[in-house]
Amino acid sequence: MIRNQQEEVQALQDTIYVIGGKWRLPIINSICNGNKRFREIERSIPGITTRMLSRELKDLEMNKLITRTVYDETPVLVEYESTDYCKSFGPVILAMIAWGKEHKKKIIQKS
Amino acid sequence: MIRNQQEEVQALQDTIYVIGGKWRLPIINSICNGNKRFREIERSIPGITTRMLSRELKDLEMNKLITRTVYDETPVLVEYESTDYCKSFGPVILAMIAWGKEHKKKIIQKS
DNA sequence: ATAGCTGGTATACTCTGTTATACTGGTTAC
DNA sequence: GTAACCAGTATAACAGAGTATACCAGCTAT
Repeated sequence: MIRNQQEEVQALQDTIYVIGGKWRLPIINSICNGNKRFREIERSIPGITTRMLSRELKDLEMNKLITRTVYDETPVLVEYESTDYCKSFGPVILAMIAWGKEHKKKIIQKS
Repeated sequence: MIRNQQEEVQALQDTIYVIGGKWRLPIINSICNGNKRFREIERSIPGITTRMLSRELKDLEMNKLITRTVYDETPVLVEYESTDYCKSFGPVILAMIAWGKEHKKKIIQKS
């Protein structure tokens, strides 16, 4: 029981460490939803700046959560895609989207 | 489809706004697990400082996610408890714990 | 030609979450 | 009496996440 709890706090903190911050999950979600192009992802996430997107994409690529492919066509074409590992965040993202929707319902009810 | 996606990004960002940061979810988790006392909660979360715990507890109380009850015994006794609203984070927390455990498995396999 | 798209980078700055350390006042235990 | 527990607060400082704004080269459509 006690041992179990310690293990779970650890797991929780590990997860927060990986997907922490304001933008990681929205970016992962966007790419998992099929957005591949830089500007496409940018437009799909309200409020994000090119700088933050650029930085986070690099980070996610380094951590093997997404792949970046440059097609040497003209004009040059860059595509981001999620790896299988990245897709393992699916349940987390879905749970958070579900919570956010319920939350909004409650806010609306009150007003 | 497109409308749906916009709604979901919004919901996701709303959720991140509420439970964002390094400590909120671990604290909520700890209290939901039955930890009631300040030092008890503190000890249950590796790395947290009294200052951060104090601040986050105040914040969570203001947002009606937890209740703070002072029992005027001697010595004074303070108990934190989660509200029903707080418990609605259950699925999110469970999903994140599950991810963290899987993640650790993979790390161990590789080494 | 000029406005707009693509995929970004550069610079500078803010802000606040987070850490570190110390301290308080009361109670209990040895 | 002194050490340790409780429930925190005070002060200072830092690091880096995040913002704002401008800019670049290359291409396209009008």
